[in-house]
Amino acid sequence: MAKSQSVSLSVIRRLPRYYRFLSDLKAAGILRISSRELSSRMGLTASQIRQDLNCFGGFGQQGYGYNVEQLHAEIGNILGVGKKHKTILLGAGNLGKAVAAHMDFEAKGFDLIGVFETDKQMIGKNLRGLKILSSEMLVPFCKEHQPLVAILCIPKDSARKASDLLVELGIKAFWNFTHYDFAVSHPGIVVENVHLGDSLMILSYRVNETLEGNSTDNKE
Amino acid sequence: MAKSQSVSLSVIRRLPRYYRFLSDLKAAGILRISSRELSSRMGLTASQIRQDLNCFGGFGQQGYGYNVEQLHAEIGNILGVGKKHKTILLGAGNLGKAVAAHMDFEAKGFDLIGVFETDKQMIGKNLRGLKILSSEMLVPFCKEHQPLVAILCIPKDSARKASDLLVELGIKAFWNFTHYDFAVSHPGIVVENVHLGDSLMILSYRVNETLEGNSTDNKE
DNA sequence: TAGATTGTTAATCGATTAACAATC
DNA sequence: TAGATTGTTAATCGATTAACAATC
Repeated sequence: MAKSQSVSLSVIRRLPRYYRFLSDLKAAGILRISSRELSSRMGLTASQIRQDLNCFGGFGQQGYGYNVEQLHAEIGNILGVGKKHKTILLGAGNLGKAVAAHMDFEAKGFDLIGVFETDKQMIGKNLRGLKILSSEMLVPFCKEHQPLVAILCIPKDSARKASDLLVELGIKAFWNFTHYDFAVSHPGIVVENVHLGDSLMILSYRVNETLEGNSTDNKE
Repeated sequence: MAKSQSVSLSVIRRLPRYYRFLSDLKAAGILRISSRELSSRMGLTASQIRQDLNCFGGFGQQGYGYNVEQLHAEIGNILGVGKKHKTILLGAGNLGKAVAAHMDFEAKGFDLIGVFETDKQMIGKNLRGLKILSSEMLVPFCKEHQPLVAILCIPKDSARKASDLLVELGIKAFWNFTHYDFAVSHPGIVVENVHLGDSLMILSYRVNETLEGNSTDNKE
């Protein structure tokens, strides 16, 4: 099971996009695809696609290309879409609510089992079939259910305080929507950041660059 | 005003994080900082910080370091936080509502002037001080107000259809929360993608990798 | 002035692209 | 078999790190 060598994050970050394109191809009834054809659809080089896939094994066949359904399944497997990691959400404000209601956790390897909020107004309300719990229930809940993943949709300072506690309680991974910066503080813990504000500022820079006319192309 | 040479996207993507750290330093009353000190706080190399900043000019002073307030202002300026680009939001579902309510557009160079939704239930309701408009109003609204940026929080197929129309109407940049893939289709248009689903799948991969024990460290 | 720290050039490292032999 | 397309090695390109002279 152990991969011979750790695959670079650059490659990993492209996998979900491959997975989406293959879903679409599958839905369109396309059975096979060459790296060349896929590359032109995705705006990548065929070389890169073959390099990326060969980090995980030879899924293609010379002279034929890749079987769409099989490759889709393989990448899903690599990404762990079949897992059911117990997950809790901290914060049922605008963002927390949207994430909980919007995201297909089951299709991505997660199982949302608890939502916690400090605002008394929200406690007891229903979110995605879960009763929102008081954050006072966090410790007993984690001791009982042993969640592995925590989604942070709380203010920065709360995140700072909560993170150490959560790690003590056995949380191994964070989906972090806050501005709290884990950076160096928790080795061995996985942190995937979603910094919406940063993303918007990057857009700002790029718009301005384009408007000023000294743009080259639109890269992404 | 024109930069001598286009700055790489890798550098641009780090700027908002510098900006946040400098905000914090400023708030903490710290007046000056060396690249070495900043690097240890941010988990980068001092070399990288100096390289990054020197893409835009020499903001530091030999023997002293960087003036926190000045550098903060410079980076804010580079990112265009003082701009007020007219922006519209398509989709006032869970995600659209959360983004509209949550994001500090004014602090990031944008001015949200219109929200559009197809669901009759939502039309007329208030969101961030704006009355939600029927998507039938999109064309006349754009003709009158000439927005520059569109935020897409609508289904994939709607995004595909809307994007061409929006470009025709003069939209030059998209903040894209959908799975619609602009990739090659609209040259000269800026697209900043926020793929929450992809981010969650990357977390999935990394959790599994860590749990299987063949992890190295937590990189990010 | 001496010490500190930048700005910048050179060296290294990693990621992407190109090329081609292997093979279906 | 001949044609197509992979898997994989080699070449290129870009980004990061190291080093150090310039200078406050």
